[in-house]
Amino acid sequence: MAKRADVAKAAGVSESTVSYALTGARPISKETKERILKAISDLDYKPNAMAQALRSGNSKMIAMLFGDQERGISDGDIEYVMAAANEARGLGYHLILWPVRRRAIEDVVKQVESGLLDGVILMEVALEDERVKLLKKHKAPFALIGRTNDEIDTVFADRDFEAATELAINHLNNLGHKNLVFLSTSSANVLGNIGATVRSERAATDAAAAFGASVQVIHADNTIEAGINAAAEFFKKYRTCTAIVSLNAEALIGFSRGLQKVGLRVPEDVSLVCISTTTAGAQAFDPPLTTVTPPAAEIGAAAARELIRFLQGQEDIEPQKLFTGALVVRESTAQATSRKALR
Amino acid sequence: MAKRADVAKAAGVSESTVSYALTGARPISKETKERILKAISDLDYKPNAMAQALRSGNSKMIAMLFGDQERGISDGDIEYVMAAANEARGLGYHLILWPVRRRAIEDVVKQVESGLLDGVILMEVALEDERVKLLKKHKAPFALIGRTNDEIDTVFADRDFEAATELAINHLNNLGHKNLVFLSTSSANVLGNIGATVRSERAATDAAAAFGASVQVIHADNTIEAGINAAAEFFKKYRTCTAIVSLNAEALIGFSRGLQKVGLRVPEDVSLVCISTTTAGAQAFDPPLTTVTPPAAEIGAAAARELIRFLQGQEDIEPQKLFTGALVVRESTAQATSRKALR
DNA sequence: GTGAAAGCGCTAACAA
DNA sequence: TTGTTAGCGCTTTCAC
Repeated sequence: MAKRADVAKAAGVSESTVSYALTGARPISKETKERILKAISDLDYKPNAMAQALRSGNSKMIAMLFGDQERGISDGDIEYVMAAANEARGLGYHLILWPVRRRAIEDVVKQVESGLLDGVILMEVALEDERVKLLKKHKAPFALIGRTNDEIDTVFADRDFEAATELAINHLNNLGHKNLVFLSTSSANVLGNIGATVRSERAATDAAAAFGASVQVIHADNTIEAGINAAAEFFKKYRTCTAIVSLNAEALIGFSRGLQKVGLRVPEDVSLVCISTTTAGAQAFDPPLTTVTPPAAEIGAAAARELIRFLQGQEDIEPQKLFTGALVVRESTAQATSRKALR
Repeated sequence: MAKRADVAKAAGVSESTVSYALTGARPISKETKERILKAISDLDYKPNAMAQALRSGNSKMIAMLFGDQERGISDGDIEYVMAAANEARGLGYHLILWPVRRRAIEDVVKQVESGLLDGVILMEVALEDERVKLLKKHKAPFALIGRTNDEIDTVFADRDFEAATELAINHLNNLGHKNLVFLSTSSANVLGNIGATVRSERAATDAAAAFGASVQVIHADNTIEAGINAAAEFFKKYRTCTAIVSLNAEALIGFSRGLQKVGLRVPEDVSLVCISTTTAGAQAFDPPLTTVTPPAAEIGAAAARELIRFLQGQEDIEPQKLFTGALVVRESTAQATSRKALR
């Protein structure tokens, strides 16, 4: 590989002049610049990324952290990741995928200190998250997808759960549903309280109250099995409810199957809205699912962008961004009717 | 950050001795070593990754390439990626996610030449793939997930489509199905012929012939819409067929919906097997789908592992590996019956 | 068993 | 407008 010195010699200038011609950090005469550019293309010169990184102290690498054990990676995650990777590339950075158990966050701090990583993006953030505390303590730059309870001084991109939940409940309210069930994640979660669960649950209660409706909460793990059981619980305890808002997609698949078992039809007897599934998942649902789909790509991109801006010391960063996502009405919601009358 | 020189001073040895103590590349007396290790831990010393990369010429980074336009990223992809990332981490390497259009493969070659990347992993490989040719030409180390027609000298991990398809067809044969339809990807694909399509289609024909069964091929894009149309085509042209083997998951969802429209039930009237869907997708299907699920994690891990071994110049690499995946019988397949008799 | 020193390729402070 | 040079932190050859 040709290097700076080769280019300099070929162009008849000094090494530093080549550098300056490349960065534009100081004025270079037109002719000199042209000679340099010609030499570069003649020699097919490519700057050495590692030398630049060593010299500048910036690797231009950021890592996206994934718990590889506690919870499986879900379908929707790829959207966050790809969007972040894309955004990073566009800004001249590289996104490394880092599978790391929660306990092993020290490894990552170490890589930041060793100069391999300029910063990290964290997902699945708990309201009280040890990892965030450790990163702060070690002054490792980071951005969150999600947020902790303590939002001060933190760069994050998250969902506006209040707004998303309200969109769903407003839609149901317009269809005349007054007795709702919110299908939430099991709170006895290994991860501690993930913001999504806590915030959306609270938002559901608030939004319903605002519309003069009632909400019952059912907790279930995000599995088909748990969803089926949740439907049984629903049938036993909350028969008068006519609509479900679900935080989770897998559980809702089970729930729908459970409803079928007890002879309830969607949407004739029960309306279903999901606030966290991919568009593909919604379309594959039977019947196609009314959703407020998380704008995963926007969130992933924002996290990467704001982290990188922060790393570059830019002034105009918007460190804390919330995204709602749009209501898409498909076939799982319908006008509320009296179930008794129908059967 | 403490550096080598600081450690050396604290331990009262030379810088090189610290290096050798760390690598074990030459004998160090026990006492010296202990002093060095103590100094390292006292100073909380972390070797600088970029300096090591510059000096050694290896960045320990590999990139996984993703087309960001032509085809959406599908649910299953995350499994390949995570497995590769995990494997790479375990071997001391880092996996960068690289969204890149097919035409922009030069960018990647450039990054290899600039020392940023030690090698790359390619997905969605076409039988005649320009990218592979370019990488070979520039001597950029790579591994494929999938394979080209020309398998010589290439490191790849791929599916054994012949074996997978045979598992599916054998299962149907055991259930008495003799007239089959193979639901394949549309051959008029922008990407050129992806190996999966060509190989599995051919394998289906061969396997059926071996069992004395017949196979009709229907081509459809991997979308719900296309699947619905495919079901209409099926109903019109291939009514006597009693079982479907599908290459794609999304299309099969549509197909199943299309069957419902014309009054055909799964599995009573038609049996369904899919050879490429995730376990989650299979379980979410209604009825739960009999599958030969691709061992995505094994394939992703193998690609990363063999690439890294190749980079390390190891002798015992297994450059070409095929994985079948296991047949999992769920509820979408049943004994063949005469449909006429049932209706 | 240990040390000195050159140099990987680049950048930026200093000098002209 | 351009050149000289020190040095980022590490590895490894050569020397003792």
